[in-house]
Amino acid sequence: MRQSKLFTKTRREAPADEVAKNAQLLVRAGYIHKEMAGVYSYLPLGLRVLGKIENIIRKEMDTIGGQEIRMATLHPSENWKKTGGWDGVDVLFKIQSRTEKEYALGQSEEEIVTPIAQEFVSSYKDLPLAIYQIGQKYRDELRAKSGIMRGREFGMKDMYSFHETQEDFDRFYQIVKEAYFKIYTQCGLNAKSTEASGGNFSEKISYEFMVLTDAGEDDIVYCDACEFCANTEVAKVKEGDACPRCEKGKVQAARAVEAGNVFDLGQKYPKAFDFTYKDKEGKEQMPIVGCYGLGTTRLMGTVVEVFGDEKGIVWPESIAPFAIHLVSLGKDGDEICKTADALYTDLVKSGVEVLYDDRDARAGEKFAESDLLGIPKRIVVGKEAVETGIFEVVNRATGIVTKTQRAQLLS
RNA sequence: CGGGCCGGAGUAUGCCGGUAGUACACCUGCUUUGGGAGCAGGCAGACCGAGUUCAAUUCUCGGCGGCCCGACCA
Repeated sequence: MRQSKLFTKTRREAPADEVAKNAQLLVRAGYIHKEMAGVYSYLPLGLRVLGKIENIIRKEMDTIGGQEIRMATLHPSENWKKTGGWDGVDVLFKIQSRTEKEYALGQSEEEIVTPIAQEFVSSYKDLPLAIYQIGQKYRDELRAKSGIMRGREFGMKDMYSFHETQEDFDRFYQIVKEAYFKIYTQCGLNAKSTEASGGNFSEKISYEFMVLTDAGEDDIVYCDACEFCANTEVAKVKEGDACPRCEKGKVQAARAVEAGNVFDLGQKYPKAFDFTYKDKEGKEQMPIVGCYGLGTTRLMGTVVEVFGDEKGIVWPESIAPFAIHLVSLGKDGDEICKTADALYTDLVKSGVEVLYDDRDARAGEKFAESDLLGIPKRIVVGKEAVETGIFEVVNRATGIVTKTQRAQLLS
């Protein structure tokens, strides 16, 4: 896309009402627009990143057999009253119509997905089943904070699985866990899975996926030798202790962002909706239900927090809004412009996602903006490129410049 | 929800009980063109309400909004 047509602009200064690095950089670069505390709109560049993240998640969920649907976010209050969530979930947004009919805004979708599964599942042959969606969530947080890390409206992938037995849920949980790690890895993040309390949501243990960063709001301990990792809420060891699992490693402490979670919901929801199926003996049984959350917008914020530097955002290639930032230093249709135009056309033909800075602006301004936007590779078209056919390619993360022949850029 | 700080051009800020200043952005013109250019001209602003005062953007109170700490967190 031509940057001259991109309606968003970058800002030189960080907004005064944002302290969080993710919000400062994303707002400055024009990826998001703040509507109010904890609520942001996603602009063209931001939406492209979010879409990339969603597609990575979608592919992994599809691979493990998840079936994507789109559930309503405006929920009938009756469903929430059936499960006790209407009065029991404090973050639930409740709204009222003109005729005083009550609704809830989806903060999680068990109340919706359970009746949907119930409509179609009547036999053990229909299980196991995993249903997911990617969409908006609404939570009445007492305090929204940290930019897009903790909002009142945010994007989330939520999957729900239905099983005949606890063993089958445990089996599937391991599969989801592997898929989650693949997702984080593709986004360039190192995640650990922990055991944490299930809050008031579930009596059973839950699992959290944590990405280590000082921007996080959770404290965790982990072993430097094995996979042991736990939230300090439930951990019985402290930093410096011997690892309780392998007894060889030492326990480390760190701040982390919760980048996903899993809850073993047992039969709470099937009980609330009287959801049964027939087993092999023809007996009525209730399925075991698991839910798996993964915040898409929070993941985007986490990446900005982890990789962003003093110049701006640094996207991993996998979720960058564009693969290449083509920066022309020409003006008014001169030779540099013609060279850049031709390269842009050929790159697009080759299927490369290019943001083409075709604006008539000074080099310094263009480079500063390019750094802020964080696109992984920048191709600079200046006099040298016109005269020699050799282009300067700058790696945003490392700053390393490589001189590249035109033909190689297209391969 | 408890505590703290804050609220002014599009953005970011300085000063101030009396004419609201600056930078950037934006518009016009000229110059400039490899790290957020220069000159000249122009457009554009005090969250809402009450109180104190001759006079309030400034002080006081309330509301609304924002951020931070804490609590909370499917």
